Amino acid sequence: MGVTAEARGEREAGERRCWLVKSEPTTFSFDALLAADERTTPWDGVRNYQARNFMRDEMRVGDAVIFYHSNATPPGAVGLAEVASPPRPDPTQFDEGSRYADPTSDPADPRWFLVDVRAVRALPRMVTLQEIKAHPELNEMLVARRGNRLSVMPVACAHLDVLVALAERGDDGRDAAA
DNA sequence: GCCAACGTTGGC
DNA sequence: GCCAACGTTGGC
Repeated sequence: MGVTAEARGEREAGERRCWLVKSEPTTFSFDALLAADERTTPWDGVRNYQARNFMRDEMRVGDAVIFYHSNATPPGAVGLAEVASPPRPDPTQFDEGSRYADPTSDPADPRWFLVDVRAVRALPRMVTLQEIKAHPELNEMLVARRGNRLSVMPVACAHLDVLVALAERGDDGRDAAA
């Protein structure tokens, strides 16, 4: 027996993992994802090693994703999505015309990776950053931490669940479905 | 528009 | 390996 999968940093079979991705709505909104072909888009252009590592090494097809609008008024979580593909090299790194081109990346050993992200459903209402910060549980979320600039980050699935439940209540605390 | 926080780059 | 300079992110 010996070392567990967890101790090796691997995932138990069936283990649920959750994530948060950020996008500026003026660049690519959740509505744009809902309108996209197959409600899916390659999450390209990520040029941060930590965020890349999450996509390349840890995300799995079917993982739940919170879609967050950054640089918005107000910023906040607006939708649910899922990881829709295994990781693959981000083609924009080799596209000279792309703002994401990276001439130092070797096609035989690509530096940047992406996964496809598919929209699942919009939240019944936005859960704002302000609300996340004010919530006794959600304020532990990385996205609420000062100075955090990761565009792809892990989220405790318990936090995702709380956030969704919050969205399903009105911002007045009432059941939005009632 | 401002500015704090942070990652990257490059000189040494 | 250190660290100052610089560019970017993102809340406000």
